Amino acid sequence: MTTPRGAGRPRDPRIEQAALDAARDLLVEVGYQRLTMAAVAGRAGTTKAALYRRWPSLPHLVYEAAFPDELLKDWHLGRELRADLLGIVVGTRDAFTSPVAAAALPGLLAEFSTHPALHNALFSRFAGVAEAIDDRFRAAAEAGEARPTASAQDVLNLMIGAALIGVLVGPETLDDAWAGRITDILTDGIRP
Amino acid sequence: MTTPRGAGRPRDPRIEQAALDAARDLLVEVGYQRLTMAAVAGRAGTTKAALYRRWPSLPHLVYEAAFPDELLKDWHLGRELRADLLGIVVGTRDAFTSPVAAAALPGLLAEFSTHPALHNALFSRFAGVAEAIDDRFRAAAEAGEARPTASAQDVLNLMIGAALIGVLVGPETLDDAWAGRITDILTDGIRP
DNA sequence: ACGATTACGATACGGTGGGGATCGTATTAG
DNA sequence: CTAATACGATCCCCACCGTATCGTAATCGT
Repeated sequence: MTTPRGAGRPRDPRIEQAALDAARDLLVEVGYQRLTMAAVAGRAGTTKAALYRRWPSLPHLVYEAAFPDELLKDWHLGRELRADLLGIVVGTRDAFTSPVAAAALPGLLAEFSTHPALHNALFSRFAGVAEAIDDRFRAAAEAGEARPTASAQDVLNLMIGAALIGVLVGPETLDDAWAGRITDILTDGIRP
Repeated sequence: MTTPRGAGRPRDPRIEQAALDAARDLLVEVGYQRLTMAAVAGRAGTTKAALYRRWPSLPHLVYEAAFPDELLKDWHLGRELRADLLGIVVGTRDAFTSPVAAAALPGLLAEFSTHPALHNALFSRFAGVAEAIDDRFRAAAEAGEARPTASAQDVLNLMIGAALIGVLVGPETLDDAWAGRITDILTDGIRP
């Protein structure tokens, strides 16, 4: 899928990187709405044809530019429930409030309706997270820190949703105090 | 603003209604992305010019079609905190999961970046709601049912965000059990 | 060394849609 | 009767997407 095959001229790897960089720059400069394939190609020093050879459409390119694989990096679950939740809240906030992600998110969400593949790509990342949190909740339930019915999916949706609304309303509201308040509500909200 | 003035041929009021109805129909049938001004005009039995006379752009028309003023209708705050929160959760869910709203929401959110007026229009509706809930929280705090720092804005953002994510992931997950679980978390989350 | 295959830049094209303009006609206030 | 505005119909301009073409360049298998 990533490597085409053995014959023919190989793709110039610098083009892929230049295109992603150009997309990130333009996202911040002009926003998602005014982002065009030709503009990305122009800034990347190549042409549309080379981009369509790599991504099926502009939203796919933007998705890869705004949400690279390393974004949801390793975070560690520990022994204190509130600290674990705070870490996830802060991580989600940081991922959503980066200039590139904040510029790309609303537009990408709109494309999800017509590009199910993108939809799945973004949400499947949180699937593993949900599983880990579910395990953590089970442990917390045994320790008497959480009710047994606590659902990682519900908590995740609340958390991601609040961060998303925050980005739409104004990213400046998503400071550390915000993360603390949200974490407080969620932590107490799943107590037995 | 709504009434033009005294001179000249008055606008045909049936056109405004027909356009909103046509936009609602087309939103459900083809989705936001494939919705065009010409298609709305065609189905409404008029032309683009008549529509641009009434709305400055397609997103404005869609916004008015998907979120009419009566949508956030009167709900009543009572004496039981959880019941009040459940009412707001259910009301928000119902507003977001209507076929028209679910089809329009993602696209509209994307336009908010470029149309601040739309942005303010939607969120200003919740401003009054936030105020009412803040009063309710203060009363709950005095009754010992809520911590004094409970913020209506935080709770609203969590709630709206969760409903929004639900619409994006799959509206079928937003059943009454979902509303109950979310309400449980929020209710316990603001307890003293 | 050589043909097959694929990528490259440059350029062009068809199709679609937004937003506005024009024109002749219709409807209202004063 | 006149000024002002709305109407349907039509036309244009412009931007963009997605694809195609063409000559050239790079890399494979043999």
